[in-house]
Amino acid sequence: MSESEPEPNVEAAAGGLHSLINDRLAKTAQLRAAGIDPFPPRTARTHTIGAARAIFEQHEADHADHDDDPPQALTVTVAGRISAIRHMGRIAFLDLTDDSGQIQILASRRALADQWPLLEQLDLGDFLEASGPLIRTRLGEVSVQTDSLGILGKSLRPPPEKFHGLTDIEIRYRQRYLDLMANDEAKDVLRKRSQIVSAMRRFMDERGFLEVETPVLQQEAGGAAARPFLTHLNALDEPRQLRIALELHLKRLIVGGFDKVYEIGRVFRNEGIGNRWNPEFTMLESYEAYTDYHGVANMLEAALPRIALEVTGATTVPWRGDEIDFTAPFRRITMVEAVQQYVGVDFREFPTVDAMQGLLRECGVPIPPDAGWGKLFDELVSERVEPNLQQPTFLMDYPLAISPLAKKTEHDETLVERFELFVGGWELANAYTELNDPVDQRGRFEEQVQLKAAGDDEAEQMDEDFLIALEHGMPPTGGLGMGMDRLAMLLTNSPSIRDIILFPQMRKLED
RNA sequence: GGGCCCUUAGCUCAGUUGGCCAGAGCAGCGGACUUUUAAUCCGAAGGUCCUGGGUUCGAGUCCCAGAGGGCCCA
Repeated sequence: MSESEPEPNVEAAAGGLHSLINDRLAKTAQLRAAGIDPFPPRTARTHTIGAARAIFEQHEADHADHDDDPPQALTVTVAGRISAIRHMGRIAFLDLTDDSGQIQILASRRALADQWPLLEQLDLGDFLEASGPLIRTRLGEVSVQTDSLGILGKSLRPPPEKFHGLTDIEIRYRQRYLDLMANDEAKDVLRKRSQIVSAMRRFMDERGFLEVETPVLQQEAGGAAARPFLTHLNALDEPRQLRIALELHLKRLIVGGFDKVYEIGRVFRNEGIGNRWNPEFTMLESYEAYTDYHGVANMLEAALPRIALEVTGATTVPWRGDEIDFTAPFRRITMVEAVQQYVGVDFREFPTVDAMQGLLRECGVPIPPDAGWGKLFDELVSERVEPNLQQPTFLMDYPLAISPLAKKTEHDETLVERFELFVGGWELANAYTELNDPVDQRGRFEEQVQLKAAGDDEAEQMDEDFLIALEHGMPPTGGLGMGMDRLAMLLTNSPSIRDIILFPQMRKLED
Protein backbone atom coordinates (compact mmCIF):
# COMPACT_ATOMS: atom_id res chain seq x y z
CA MET A 1 0.00 0.00 0.00
CA SER A 2 2.58 2.52 -0.93
CA GLU A 3 0.37 5.44 -1.78
CA SER A 4 3.27 7.57 -2.83
CA GLU A 5 1.94 10.63 -4.53
CA PRO A 6 2.98 10.82 -8.14
CA GLU A 7 5.79 13.28 -8.51
CA PRO A 8 4.32 16.62 -9.58
CA ASN A 9 7.34 17.35 -11.77
CA VAL A 10 5.69 15.77 -14.79
CA GLU A 11 3.04 18.03 -16.22
CA ALA A 12 0.19 15.66 -16.91
CA ALA A 13 -1.58 17.06 -19.89
CA ALA A 14 -4.79 15.10 -19.52
CA GLY A 15 -5.15 12.59 -22.30
CA GLY A 16 -3.46 12.07 -25.59
CA LEU A 17 -0.29 10.27 -26.50
CA HIS A 18 1.87 12.71 -24.57
CA SER A 19 0.09 12.06 -21.32
CA LEU A 20 0.45 8.32 -21.86
CA ILE A 21 4.18 8.77 -22.41
CA ASN A 22 4.42 11.10 -19.44
CA ASP A 23 2.77 8.50 -17.22
CA ARG A 24 5.38 5.98 -18.24
CA LEU A 25 8.23 8.45 -17.81
CA ALA A 26 6.94 9.18 -14.31
CA LYS A 27 6.92 5.47 -13.49
CA THR A 28 10.45 5.16 -14.82
CA ALA A 29 11.51 7.99 -12.51
CA GLN A 30 9.73 6.34 -9.58
CA LEU A 31 11.65 3.11 -10.22
CA ARG A 32 14.92 5.00 -10.23
CA ALA A 33 13.92 6.80 -7.03
CA ALA A 34 13.38 3.40 -5.44
CA GLY A 35 16.87 2.35 -6.45
CA ILE A 36 15.69 0.13 -9.33
CA ASP A 37 17.39 0.40 -12.72
CA PRO A 38 14.59 0.44 -15.32
CA PHE A 39 17.09 -0.72 -17.95
CA PRO A 40 19.40 -3.26 -16.29
CA PRO A 41 22.12 -4.77 -18.47
CA ARG A 42 21.18 -8.43 -18.10
CA THR A 43 18.69 -10.95 -16.87
CA ALA A 44 18.91 -14.00 -14.64
CA ARG A 45 16.65 -15.94 -16.99
CA THR A 46 17.01 -19.71 -16.68
CA HIS A 47 14.54 -20.82 -19.36
CA THR A 48 12.89 -19.44 -22.44
CA ILE A 49 9.14 -19.37 -22.03
CA GLY A 50 8.74 -22.23 -24.46
CA ALA A 51 11.34 -24.28 -22.58
CA ALA A 52 9.69 -23.58 -19.23
CA ARG A 53 6.34 -24.79 -20.54
CA ALA A 54 7.97 -27.85 -22.07
CA ILE A 55 9.76 -28.97 -18.91
CA PHE A 56 6.64 -28.40 -16.85
CA GLU A 57 4.47 -30.45 -19.14
CA GLN A 58 7.06 -33.21 -19.23
CA HIS A 59 7.26 -33.07 -15.44
CA GLU A 60 3.49 -33.41 -15.18
CA ALA A 61 3.48 -36.34 -17.57
CA ASP A 62 6.22 -38.07 -15.60
CA HIS A 63 4.21 -37.82 -12.40
CA ALA A 64 0.78 -38.48 -13.86
CA ASP A 65 0.63 -41.98 -12.34
CA HIS A 66 1.17 -41.37 -8.66
CA ASP A 67 -1.17 -38.51 -7.85
CA ASP A 68 -0.98 -39.36 -4.16
CA ASP A 69 2.61 -38.14 -4.25
CA PRO A 70 2.62 -34.51 -5.38
CA PRO A 71 5.76 -33.79 -7.41
CA GLN A 72 8.26 -31.27 -6.25
CA ALA A 73 7.82 -27.92 -7.92
CA LEU A 74 10.08 -26.81 -10.75
CA THR A 75 11.48 -23.35 -10.22
CA VAL A 76 12.38 -21.13 -13.16
CA THR A 77 13.17 -17.57 -14.09
CA VAL A 78 11.54 -16.48 -17.34
CA ALA A 79 11.75 -13.18 -19.17
CA GLY A 80 9.64 -11.45 -21.77
CA ARG A 81 7.41 -8.57 -22.76
CA ILE A 82 4.29 -7.93 -20.70
CA SER A 83 1.42 -8.54 -23.11
CA ALA A 84 -1.45 -8.41 -20.60
CA ILE A 85 -2.06 -7.45 -16.99
CA ARG A 86 -5.13 -8.53 -15.02
CA HIS A 87 -5.35 -7.08 -11.55
CA MET A 88 -7.45 -8.99 -9.03
CA GLY A 89 -6.97 -7.06 -5.83
CA ARG A 90 -4.18 -8.68 -3.90
CA ILE A 91 -3.10 -10.85 -6.79
CA ALA A 92 -2.45 -10.06 -10.40
CA PHE A 93 -1.97 -12.11 -13.54
CA LEU A 94 0.54 -10.99 -16.14
CA ASP A 95 1.12 -12.53 -19.54
CA LEU A 96 4.76 -12.62 -20.55
CA THR A 97 5.74 -13.17 -24.18
CA ASP A 98 9.05 -14.03 -25.75
CA ASP A 99 9.91 -15.42 -29.17
CA SER A 100 9.28 -18.96 -27.96
CA GLY A 101 5.80 -18.40 -26.58
CA GLN A 102 3.69 -16.91 -23.83
CA ILE A 103 3.25 -17.78 -20.19
CA GLN A 104 1.17 -16.45 -17.34
CA ILE A 105 2.76 -14.97 -14.24
CA LEU A 106 0.76 -15.21 -11.03
CA ALA A 107 1.83 -12.37 -8.76
CA SER A 108 0.45 -12.17 -5.25
CA ARG A 109 1.03 -9.61 -2.56
CA ARG A 110 1.77 -12.38 -0.11
CA ALA A 111 4.49 -14.02 -2.21
CA LEU A 112 6.03 -10.80 -3.49
CA ALA A 113 5.99 -9.00 -0.15
CA ASP A 114 8.25 -5.95 -0.54
CA GLN A 115 8.18 -6.21 -4.30
CA TRP A 116 4.37 -5.99 -4.56
CA PRO A 117 4.35 -2.19 -5.08
CA LEU A 118 6.57 -2.66 -8.14
CA LEU A 119 3.47 -3.73 -10.03
CA GLU A 120 2.25 -0.14 -9.95
CA GLN A 121 5.17 0.90 -12.10
CA LEU A 122 4.62 -1.81 -14.74
CA ASP A 123 2.89 -1.21 -18.06
CA LEU A 124 1.95 -3.23 -21.08
CA GLY A 125 4.99 -3.50 -23.30
CA ASP A 126 7.59 -3.49 -20.51
CA PHE A 127 10.13 -6.29 -20.34
CA LEU A 128 10.07 -8.24 -17.13
CA GLU A 129 11.68 -11.26 -15.53
CA ALA A 130 9.82 -13.41 -13.03
CA SER A 131 11.11 -16.20 -10.79
CA GLY A 132 9.21 -18.87 -8.98
CA PRO A 133 7.73 -22.35 -9.13
CA LEU A 134 5.79 -23.51 -12.17
CA ILE A 135 2.20 -24.33 -11.33
CA ARG A 136 -1.09 -24.94 -13.07
CA THR A 137 -3.89 -22.64 -11.97
CA ARG A 138 -7.40 -23.75 -11.15
CA LEU A 139 -8.46 -23.11 -14.73
CA GLY A 140 -5.51 -25.09 -16.04
CA GLU A 141 -3.17 -22.31 -17.12
CA VAL A 142 0.54 -23.05 -16.78
CA SER A 143 1.92 -20.20 -14.68
CA VAL A 144 4.97 -19.00 -12.84
CA GLN A 145 3.89 -18.35 -9.25
CA THR A 146 6.39 -15.61 -8.86
CA ASP A 147 8.16 -14.64 -5.69
CA SER A 148 10.58 -12.29 -7.40
CA LEU A 149 10.09 -9.81 -10.23
CA GLY A 150 12.60 -7.68 -12.08
CA ILE A 151 12.05 -4.99 -14.68
CA LEU A 152 14.27 -5.57 -17.71
CA GLY A 153 13.32 -2.66 -19.93
CA LYS A 154 10.69 0.00 -19.52
CA SER A 155 8.48 0.80 -22.49
CA LEU A 156 7.57 4.47 -22.90
CA ARG A 157 4.89 4.16 -25.56
CA PRO A 158 1.61 2.25 -25.46
CA PRO A 159 1.54 -0.95 -27.53
CA PRO A 160 -1.12 -1.60 -30.17
CA GLU A 161 -4.51 -2.74 -28.96
CA LYS A 162 -4.43 -6.34 -27.80
CA PHE A 163 -7.57 -7.86 -29.24
CA HIS A 164 -7.88 -6.48 -32.75
CA GLY A 165 -4.15 -6.13 -33.14
CA LEU A 166 -2.69 -3.57 -35.50
CA THR A 167 -4.65 -3.34 -38.73
CA ASP A 168 -3.52 -0.02 -40.14
CA ILE A 169 -1.62 -1.28 -43.17
CA GLU A 170 0.56 1.79 -43.43
CA ILE A 171 1.75 1.52 -39.82
CA ARG A 172 2.30 -2.21 -40.26
CA TYR A 173 4.83 -1.47 -43.01
CA ARG A 174 6.35 1.71 -41.65
CA GLN A 175 6.73 0.44 -38.09
CA ARG A 176 7.16 -3.25 -38.71
CA TYR A 177 8.13 -3.90 -35.09
CA LEU A 178 4.57 -3.02 -34.06
CA ASP A 179 3.21 -5.43 -36.66
CA LEU A 180 5.47 -8.18 -35.35
CA MET A 181 4.50 -7.38 -31.77
CA ALA A 182 0.79 -7.37 -32.42
CA ASN A 183 0.17 -9.82 -35.24
CA ASP A 184 1.30 -13.41 -34.91
CA GLU A 185 0.45 -14.16 -38.55
CA ALA A 186 2.75 -11.40 -39.77
CA LYS A 187 5.54 -12.76 -37.64
CA ASP A 188 4.92 -16.25 -38.91
CA VAL A 189 5.02 -15.20 -42.58
CA LEU A 190 8.25 -13.26 -42.14
CA ARG A 191 9.83 -16.10 -40.24
CA LYS A 192 8.88 -18.43 -43.08
CA ARG A 193 10.50 -16.10 -45.58
CA SER A 194 13.74 -16.46 -43.67
CA GLN A 195 13.32 -20.23 -43.61
CA ILE A 196 12.73 -20.30 -47.37
CA VAL A 197 15.98 -18.47 -48.08
CA SER A 198 17.79 -20.67 -45.62
CA ALA A 199 16.34 -23.87 -47.12
CA MET A 200 17.34 -22.71 -50.60
CA ARG A 201 20.88 -22.03 -49.42
CA ARG A 202 21.07 -25.45 -47.80
CA PHE A 203 19.89 -27.09 -51.01
CA MET A 204 22.54 -25.35 -53.09
CA ASP A 205 25.29 -26.08 -50.59
CA GLU A 206 24.39 -29.75 -50.51
CA ARG A 207 24.59 -29.88 -54.30
CA GLY A 208 28.15 -28.65 -54.11
CA PHE A 209 27.54 -25.05 -55.16
CA LEU A 210 29.90 -22.43 -53.82
CA GLU A 211 28.21 -19.37 -52.35
CA VAL A 212 29.93 -16.18 -53.48
CA GLU A 213 29.47 -12.43 -53.21
CA THR A 214 29.81 -10.13 -56.21
CA PRO A 215 29.81 -6.33 -56.38
CA VAL A 216 26.68 -4.32 -55.73
CA LEU A 217 28.39 -1.18 -57.03
CA GLN A 218 29.08 -1.61 -60.71
CA GLN A 219 30.36 0.53 -63.54
CA GLU A 220 27.63 -0.67 -65.88
CA ALA A 221 24.73 -2.57 -64.36
CA GLY A 222 23.86 -5.40 -66.70
CA GLY A 223 22.40 -8.88 -66.91
CA ALA A 224 18.76 -7.84 -67.04
CA ALA A 225 16.40 -5.42 -68.72
CA ALA A 226 15.93 -2.75 -66.06
CA ARG A 227 16.80 0.81 -65.14
CA PRO A 228 19.53 1.02 -62.50
CA PHE A 229 19.94 3.31 -59.49
CA LEU A 230 22.79 5.76 -59.94
CA THR A 231 25.34 6.71 -57.33
CA HIS A 232 28.85 8.04 -57.08
CA LEU A 233 32.08 6.57 -55.74
CA ASN A 234 33.84 9.51 -54.12
CA ALA A 235 37.21 7.86 -53.62
CA LEU A 236 37.66 7.38 -57.35
CA ASP A 237 35.37 10.22 -58.39
CA GLU A 238 33.54 7.87 -60.72
CA PRO A 239 29.86 7.12 -61.26
CA ARG A 240 28.51 3.77 -60.13
CA GLN A 241 25.25 1.91 -60.61
CA LEU A 242 23.57 -0.49 -58.20
CA ARG A 243 23.36 -3.95 -59.69
CA ILE A 244 20.18 -5.09 -61.42
CA ALA A 245 21.27 -8.74 -61.66
CA LEU A 246 24.06 -11.03 -60.55
CA GLU A 247 24.60 -12.73 -63.87
CA LEU A 248 27.64 -11.18 -65.50
CA HIS A 249 29.94 -11.49 -62.50
CA LEU A 250 28.89 -15.03 -61.69
CA LYS A 251 29.67 -16.09 -65.26
CA ARG A 252 33.14 -14.57 -64.89
CA LEU A 253 33.60 -17.03 -62.02
CA ILE A 254 32.63 -19.93 -64.29
CA VAL A 255 35.33 -18.67 -66.69
CA GLY A 256 37.73 -18.68 -63.75
CA GLY A 257 37.03 -22.30 -62.95
CA PHE A 258 34.48 -22.31 -60.12
CA ASP A 259 32.18 -24.84 -61.74
CA LYS A 260 29.17 -24.39 -59.47
CA VAL A 261 28.51 -20.97 -57.96
CA TYR A 262 25.51 -19.17 -56.59
CA GLU A 263 24.63 -15.95 -54.88
CA ILE A 264 21.56 -14.95 -52.93
CA GLY A 265 21.61 -11.21 -52.96
CA ARG A 266 19.77 -7.96 -53.17
CA VAL A 267 19.31 -6.40 -56.59
CA PHE A 268 17.94 -2.95 -57.30
CA ARG A 269 15.67 -1.85 -60.11
CA ASN A 270 14.60 1.73 -60.40
CA GLU A 271 11.08 0.97 -61.49
CA GLY A 272 7.56 0.80 -60.20
CA ILE A 273 6.39 -0.11 -56.74
CA GLY A 274 3.42 -2.42 -56.52
CA ASN A 275 1.97 -5.66 -55.28
CA ARG A 276 4.72 -7.72 -56.83
CA TRP A 277 7.45 -5.09 -57.12
CA ASN A 278 9.73 -3.56 -54.54
CA PRO A 279 12.69 -1.51 -55.85
CA GLU A 280 15.09 -3.76 -53.94
CA PHE A 281 14.49 -7.46 -53.87
CA THR A 282 16.34 -10.71 -53.39
CA MET A 283 17.49 -12.92 -56.24
CA LEU A 284 19.05 -16.30 -56.28
CA GLU A 285 21.32 -16.81 -59.25
CA SER A 286 23.27 -19.97 -59.87
CA TYR A 287 25.61 -21.10 -62.64
CA GLU A 288 26.66 -24.67 -63.21
CA ALA A 289 29.30 -25.64 -65.74
CA TYR A 290 28.83 -28.71 -67.91
CA THR A 291 25.05 -28.66 -67.78
CA ASP A 292 22.34 -26.91 -69.79
CA TYR A 293 18.91 -25.44 -69.17
CA HIS A 294 17.40 -28.91 -68.88
CA GLY A 295 19.77 -29.57 -66.01
CA VAL A 296 18.63 -26.33 -64.39
CA ALA A 297 15.00 -27.34 -64.80
CA ASN A 298 15.72 -30.66 -63.15
CA MET A 299 17.39 -28.86 -60.28
CA LEU A 300 14.33 -26.63 -59.73
CA GLU A 301 12.10 -29.68 -59.74
CA ALA A 302 14.20 -31.03 -56.91
CA ALA A 303 14.52 -27.77 -54.99
CA LEU A 304 10.99 -26.38 -54.99
CA PRO A 305 9.03 -29.35 -53.65
CA ARG A 306 11.65 -29.85 -51.00
CA ILE A 307 11.58 -26.23 -49.86
CA ALA A 308 7.79 -26.20 -49.88
CA LEU A 309 7.77 -29.33 -47.77
CA GLU A 310 10.37 -28.04 -45.32
CA VAL A 311 8.70 -24.67 -44.80
CA THR A 312 5.00 -25.42 -45.10
CA GLY A 313 4.90 -29.13 -44.35
CA ALA A 314 3.43 -30.01 -47.75
CA THR A 315 4.33 -29.91 -51.44
CA THR A 316 0.90 -28.52 -52.26
CA VAL A 317 0.28 -25.04 -50.94
CA PRO A 318 -2.82 -22.85 -50.81
CA TRP A 319 -2.77 -19.88 -53.15
CA ARG A 320 -5.57 -17.30 -53.38
CA GLY A 321 -8.34 -19.77 -52.73
CA ASP A 322 -6.73 -22.29 -55.05
CA GLU A 323 -3.87 -24.72 -54.65
CA ILE A 324 -0.46 -24.93 -56.23
CA ASP A 325 1.15 -28.34 -56.51
CA PHE A 326 4.93 -28.26 -56.47
CA THR A 327 5.23 -32.00 -56.94
CA ALA A 328 7.69 -32.80 -59.73
CA PRO A 329 7.71 -33.11 -62.67
CA PHE A 330 6.43 -29.71 -63.73
CA ARG A 331 4.64 -29.18 -66.99
CA ARG A 332 6.97 -28.29 -69.86
CA ILE A 333 5.70 -26.47 -72.92
CA THR A 334 7.65 -24.63 -75.58
CA MET A 335 6.91 -21.00 -76.31
CA VAL A 336 5.90 -21.95 -79.84
CA GLU A 337 3.40 -24.49 -78.50
CA ALA A 338 2.11 -22.12 -75.80
CA VAL A 339 1.43 -19.28 -78.22
CA GLN A 340 -0.14 -21.78 -80.58
CA GLN A 341 -2.37 -23.04 -77.76
CA TYR A 342 -3.38 -19.77 -76.10
CA VAL A 343 -3.22 -17.33 -79.02
CA GLY A 344 -3.75 -19.72 -81.91
CA VAL A 345 -0.84 -18.75 -84.17
CA ASP A 346 2.78 -19.63 -84.80
CA PHE A 347 4.55 -16.45 -83.68
CA ARG A 348 7.45 -17.18 -86.02
CA GLU A 349 5.11 -16.19 -88.86
CA PHE A 350 5.08 -12.63 -87.43
CA PRO A 351 8.78 -11.77 -87.63
CA THR A 352 8.49 -8.02 -88.19
CA VAL A 353 7.36 -5.16 -85.97
CA ASP A 354 4.46 -4.48 -88.33
CA ALA A 355 3.32 -8.08 -88.29
CA MET A 356 3.55 -8.33 -84.53
CA GLN A 357 1.65 -5.05 -84.09
CA GLY A 358 -1.04 -6.49 -86.32
CA LEU A 359 -1.24 -9.62 -84.19
CA LEU A 360 -1.58 -7.63 -80.98
CA ARG A 361 -4.27 -5.49 -82.54
CA GLU A 362 -6.09 -8.63 -83.62
CA CYS A 363 -5.89 -9.99 -80.08
CA GLY A 364 -7.02 -6.74 -78.50
CA VAL A 365 -3.75 -6.33 -76.63
CA PRO A 366 -2.80 -2.64 -76.17
CA ILE A 367 0.26 -1.66 -78.19
CA PRO A 368 2.94 0.19 -76.22
CA PRO A 369 4.40 3.17 -78.07
CA ASP A 370 7.84 2.93 -79.67
CA ALA A 371 8.02 -0.78 -78.91
CA GLY A 372 10.34 -3.05 -80.81
CA TRP A 373 9.45 -6.61 -81.78
CA GLY A 374 10.66 -8.01 -78.49
CA LYS A 375 8.61 -5.66 -76.35
CA LEU A 376 5.52 -6.33 -78.46
CA PHE A 377 6.00 -10.08 -78.20
CA ASP A 378 6.52 -9.78 -74.45
CA GLU A 379 3.23 -7.89 -74.13
CA LEU A 380 1.40 -10.57 -76.06
CA VAL A 381 2.78 -13.37 -73.92
CA SER A 382 2.19 -11.47 -70.68
CA GLU A 383 -1.43 -10.86 -71.64
CA ARG A 384 -2.41 -14.07 -73.32
CA VAL A 385 -0.12 -16.86 -72.20
CA GLU A 386 1.29 -16.26 -68.73
CA PRO A 387 -2.02 -15.89 -66.84
CA ASN A 388 -2.88 -19.44 -67.92
CA LEU A 389 0.19 -20.90 -66.28
CA GLN A 390 -1.07 -21.38 -62.73
CA GLN A 391 0.51 -24.71 -61.85
CA PRO A 392 4.31 -24.79 -62.09
CA THR A 393 5.16 -24.71 -65.80
CA PHE A 394 8.43 -24.40 -67.68
CA LEU A 395 7.87 -22.19 -70.70
CA MET A 396 10.75 -23.19 -72.96
CA ASP A 397 12.68 -21.83 -75.94
CA TYR A 398 12.26 -18.07 -76.06
CA PRO A 399 12.78 -15.82 -79.07
CA LEU A 400 16.33 -14.66 -79.59
CA ALA A 401 15.19 -11.05 -79.72
CA ILE A 402 14.41 -10.87 -76.00
CA SER A 403 17.27 -13.07 -74.81
CA PRO A 404 20.66 -11.45 -75.43
CA LEU A 405 22.58 -13.70 -73.03
CA ALA A 406 21.26 -17.15 -73.99
CA LYS A 407 22.55 -19.69 -76.50
CA LYS A 408 20.60 -20.31 -79.72
CA THR A 409 18.80 -23.60 -80.12
CA GLU A 410 20.32 -26.06 -82.53
CA HIS A 411 17.19 -26.46 -84.64
CA ASP A 412 16.05 -22.82 -84.93
CA GLU A 413 18.39 -19.82 -85.04
CA THR A 414 15.59 -17.45 -83.98
CA LEU A 415 15.09 -19.24 -80.66
CA VAL A 416 17.30 -19.67 -77.62
CA GLU A 417 17.66 -22.35 -74.98
CA ARG A 418 15.87 -20.45 -72.26
CA PHE A 419 12.95 -21.18 -69.99
CA GLU A 420 10.98 -19.21 -67.50
CA LEU A 421 9.20 -21.04 -64.72
CA PHE A 422 5.68 -19.75 -64.18
CA VAL A 423 3.70 -20.34 -61.01
CA GLY A 424 0.39 -18.72 -60.21
CA GLY A 425 0.63 -16.83 -63.50
CA TRP A 426 3.88 -15.16 -62.40
CA GLU A 427 7.41 -15.51 -63.57
CA LEU A 428 9.23 -17.20 -60.71
CA ALA A 429 12.50 -18.20 -62.36
CA ASN A 430 14.43 -17.60 -65.56
CA ALA A 431 17.15 -19.88 -66.92
CA TYR A 432 19.39 -20.26 -69.93
CA THR A 433 21.91 -22.43 -71.52
CA GLU A 434 24.41 -19.63 -71.27
CA LEU A 435 25.82 -18.02 -74.37
CA ASN A 436 29.55 -18.80 -74.29
CA ASP A 437 30.47 -17.75 -77.84
CA PRO A 438 32.17 -14.37 -77.34
CA VAL A 439 31.72 -13.29 -80.94
CA ASP A 440 27.99 -14.04 -80.85
CA GLN A 441 27.77 -12.29 -77.46
CA ARG A 442 29.49 -9.19 -78.83
CA GLY A 443 27.00 -9.06 -81.67
CA ARG A 444 24.09 -9.35 -79.23
CA PHE A 445 25.44 -6.51 -77.10
CA GLU A 446 25.80 -4.38 -80.22
CA GLU A 447 22.14 -4.95 -81.02
CA GLN A 448 21.25 -3.95 -77.46
CA VAL A 449 23.29 -0.78 -77.77
CA GLN A 450 21.35 0.09 -80.90
CA LEU A 451 18.06 -0.51 -79.09
CA LYS A 452 19.23 1.75 -76.29
CA ALA A 453 20.16 4.43 -78.80
CA ALA A 454 16.67 4.04 -80.26
CA GLY A 455 15.16 4.88 -76.87
CA ASP A 456 14.87 1.57 -75.02
CA ASP A 457 16.28 2.57 -71.63
CA GLU A 458 16.05 -1.00 -70.35
CA ALA A 459 18.38 -2.40 -73.00
CA GLU A 460 21.71 -3.91 -72.05
CA GLN A 461 24.91 -1.95 -72.23
CA MET A 462 28.16 -3.10 -73.83
CA ASP A 463 30.23 -4.84 -71.17
CA GLU A 464 33.73 -5.06 -72.63
CA ASP A 465 35.21 -6.56 -69.48
CA PHE A 466 32.69 -9.39 -69.55
CA LEU A 467 33.41 -10.02 -73.23
CA ILE A 468 37.13 -10.29 -72.53
CA ALA A 469 36.32 -12.90 -69.89
CA LEU A 470 34.24 -14.87 -72.39
CA GLU A 471 37.06 -14.64 -74.91
CA HIS A 472 39.21 -16.57 -72.46
CA GLY A 473 36.73 -19.42 -72.84
CA MET A 474 33.66 -20.52 -70.88
CA PRO A 475 32.38 -24.09 -70.67
CA PRO A 476 28.79 -24.98 -71.56
CA THR A 477 26.83 -23.71 -68.60
CA GLY A 478 23.32 -23.73 -67.23
CA GLY A 479 22.31 -20.55 -65.40
CA LEU A 480 19.37 -19.70 -63.19
CA GLY A 481 17.77 -16.59 -61.70
CA MET A 482 14.92 -16.87 -59.25
CA GLY A 483 13.03 -14.23 -57.29
CA MET A 484 13.14 -15.25 -53.66
CA ASP A 485 10.48 -12.72 -52.75
CA ARG A 486 7.99 -14.18 -55.20
CA LEU A 487 8.80 -17.66 -53.95
CA ALA A 488 8.14 -16.49 -50.42
CA MET A 489 4.84 -14.94 -51.50
CA LEU A 490 3.74 -18.19 -53.14
CA LEU A 491 4.73 -20.37 -50.21
CA THR A 492 3.07 -18.14 -47.60
CA ASN A 493 -0.03 -17.27 -49.63
CA SER A 494 0.83 -13.57 -49.39
CA PRO A 495 -0.75 -11.48 -52.15
CA SER A 496 1.52 -8.47 -51.56
CA ILE A 497 5.30 -8.40 -51.69
CA ARG A 498 5.19 -5.97 -48.76
CA ASP A 499 4.04 -8.80 -46.55
CA ILE A 500 7.23 -10.75 -47.08
CA ILE A 501 9.71 -7.87 -47.05
CA LEU A 502 10.43 -6.67 -43.53
CA PHE A 503 10.85 -3.01 -44.44
CA PRO A 504 9.26 -2.26 -47.83
CA GLN A 505 10.00 1.01 -49.55
CA MET A 506 7.52 3.74 -48.62
CA ARG A 507 7.19 7.40 -49.41
CA LYS A 508 8.99 9.67 -46.98
CA LEU A 509 6.69 11.34 -44.49
CA GLU A 510 6.91 15.11 -44.32
CA ASP A 511 6.84 16.52 -40.82
C1' G B 1 0.35 7.68 -65.48
C1' G B 2 -5.54 6.54 -65.17
C1' G B 3 -9.85 4.87 -62.15
C1' C B 4 -12.06 3.56 -57.45
C1' C B 5 -11.75 3.48 -52.10
C1' C B 6 -9.75 4.83 -47.13
C1' U B 7 -7.88 8.67 -43.29
C1' U B 8 -12.54 10.40 -36.57
C1' A B 9 -9.00 9.52 -29.10
C1' G B 10 -2.52 5.92 -28.16
C1' C B 11 -5.14 1.34 -30.73
C1' U B 12 -9.86 -0.92 -33.04
C1' C B 13 -14.13 1.29 -34.85
C1' A B 14 -19.47 3.90 -34.92
C1' G B 15 -21.24 8.65 -36.44
C1' U B 16 -28.51 8.82 -40.05
C1' U B 17 -31.24 13.54 -45.39
C1' G B 18 -25.89 18.72 -43.18
C1' G B 19 -28.52 20.24 -36.99
C1' C B 20 -26.50 22.07 -32.10
C1' C B 21 -21.84 18.95 -26.03
C1' A B 22 -18.52 13.89 -31.89
C1' G B 23 -19.62 8.37 -29.39
C1' A B 24 -18.19 3.09 -27.96
C1' G B 25 -14.63 -0.87 -26.76
C1' C B 26 -9.48 -1.61 -25.51
C1' A B 27 -5.24 0.93 -23.35
C1' G B 28 -4.26 4.89 -19.64
C1' C B 29 -5.94 7.40 -14.69
C1' G B 30 -8.85 6.84 -9.59
C1' G B 31 -11.56 3.02 -6.77
C1' A B 32 -13.45 -2.40 -5.50
C1' C B 33 -11.83 -7.42 -5.95
C1' U B 34 -6.89 -13.72 -3.67
C1' U B 35 -7.37 -18.12 -9.59
C1' U B 36 -8.02 -14.44 -13.84
C1' U B 37 -6.95 -15.15 -19.08
C1' A B 38 -10.58 -10.06 -24.57
C1' A B 39 -11.34 -10.73 -16.28
C1' U B 40 -15.54 -8.07 -14.11
C1' C B 41 -17.83 -3.76 -11.66
C1' C B 42 -17.96 1.75 -10.37
C1' G B 43 -15.98 6.70 -11.52
C1' A B 44 -13.48 10.69 -13.93
C1' A B 45 -10.73 12.02 -18.13
C1' G B 46 -8.88 11.91 -23.14
C1' G B 47 -10.32 14.91 -30.12
C1' U B 48 -5.91 19.62 -35.40
C1' C B 49 -12.69 14.51 -37.24
C1' C B 50 -5.44 14.00 -42.50
C1' U B 51 -4.30 19.41 -44.37
C1' G B 52 -5.98 23.98 -46.84
C1' G B 53 -9.79 26.52 -49.18
C1' G B 54 -15.16 26.90 -50.41
C1' U B 55 -20.79 26.36 -50.05
C1' U B 56 -24.20 27.08 -45.84
C1' C B 57 -27.56 30.23 -40.46
C1' G B 58 -24.82 25.70 -39.36
C1' A B 59 -19.82 20.91 -42.14
C1' G B 60 -16.91 14.84 -39.32
C1' U B 61 -20.90 14.78 -43.16
C1' C B 62 -21.48 18.53 -49.32
C1' C B 63 -17.80 20.84 -53.22
C1' C B 64 -12.54 21.96 -54.85
C1' A B 65 -7.33 21.36 -54.17
C1' G B 66 -3.41 18.86 -51.66
C1' A B 67 -0.89 14.86 -48.46
C1' G B 68 -0.41 9.74 -47.10
C1' G B 69 -2.16 4.80 -47.81
C1' G B 70 -4.85 0.66 -50.23
C1' C B 71 -7.02 -1.93 -54.51
C1' C B 72 -7.60 -2.38 -59.82
C1' C B 73 -5.73 -1.03 -64.67
C1' A B 74 -1.60 0.59 -68.03
